[in-house]
Amino acid sequence: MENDSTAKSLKLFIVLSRAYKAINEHVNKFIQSNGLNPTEFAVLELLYHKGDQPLQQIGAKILLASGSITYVVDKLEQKGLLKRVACPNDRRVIFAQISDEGKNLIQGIFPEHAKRIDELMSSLTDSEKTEAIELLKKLGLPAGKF
Amino acid sequence: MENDSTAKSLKLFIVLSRAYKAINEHVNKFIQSNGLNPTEFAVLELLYHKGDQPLQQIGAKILLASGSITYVVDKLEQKGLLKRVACPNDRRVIFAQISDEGKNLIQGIFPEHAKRIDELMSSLTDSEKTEAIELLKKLGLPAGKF
DNA sequence: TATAATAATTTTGAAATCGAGATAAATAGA
DNA sequence: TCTATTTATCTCGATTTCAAAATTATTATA
Repeated sequence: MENDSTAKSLKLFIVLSRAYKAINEHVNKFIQSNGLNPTEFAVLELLYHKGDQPLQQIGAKILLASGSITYVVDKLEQKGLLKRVACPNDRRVIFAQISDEGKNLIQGIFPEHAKRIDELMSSLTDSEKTEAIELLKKLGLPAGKF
Repeated sequence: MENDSTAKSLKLFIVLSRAYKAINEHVNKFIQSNGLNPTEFAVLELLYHKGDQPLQQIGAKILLASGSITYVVDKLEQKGLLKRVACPNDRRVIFAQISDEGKNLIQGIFPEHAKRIDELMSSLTDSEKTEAIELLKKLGLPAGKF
């Protein structure tokens, strides 16, 4: 039998999972209604907001295995939403670069995406959101335990 | 350009996603080191803690499509960790019932699982966990917006 | 400069998931 | 009672993901 601290941590794990899944379910449906899957959207959004990225970095940032990056970048390239650009300094490296078409797509989707997330978060007041952000930030960087 | 409220909600969405993924990454590794994938573990744990469940209910509770339930229950049945039991009242319904072997497995894994989650949550104090639970509870039940 | 170690990407095969349709059983309504 | 609708499970094909191995390029070191 676990002690109180453990029981509380388990409870937190459960509500964290539920909250994440509840929000994500809606977010993903919206993304898919725009012809992208969540991974494709994550890649495009990263390129749109953070500029060209080596494939490797994309994998690191959105937590995707190298083989999966190849797959999703292929898909997006086939759709004309990004292109591969060779790195001039290091011939092992390939950058992904969002295309004009990709930019237009993200520009078209993102405002509504953001608005929906805001509505999905509307059960919290502004200051509760601030609290939640601070608490979740601490949880986001555990690592190095196992 | 989004307003402040939207920006804060987006920020919350990002830290929520990061926290969830950071915790889950470790939890899933531990589960997999015990020969189960996360979905299999979720099904077994549900049966262990909540008793026999119609396949339908399993799908509803762990958010899995009907075809996927058939697949994962097949896997667990093949491993001898659960069995299918016909419902006497309604011949459409099949219950999944954890086996003794399945119970032993969960009993063997769960305490360490709980302990690791507790350690992964150790960046929060006890009262911060309580706060986080209250805030995340509210986020977990949005629904009915889209 | 060779050689070995490291790094980035792609290939391959298997596993997990979904959605749509098929099947079988139960329920509601005429 | 018959028929239509709903419900539960399964089947099937396609998509997405991973992990391990292969390929190619770079860097470190002897």
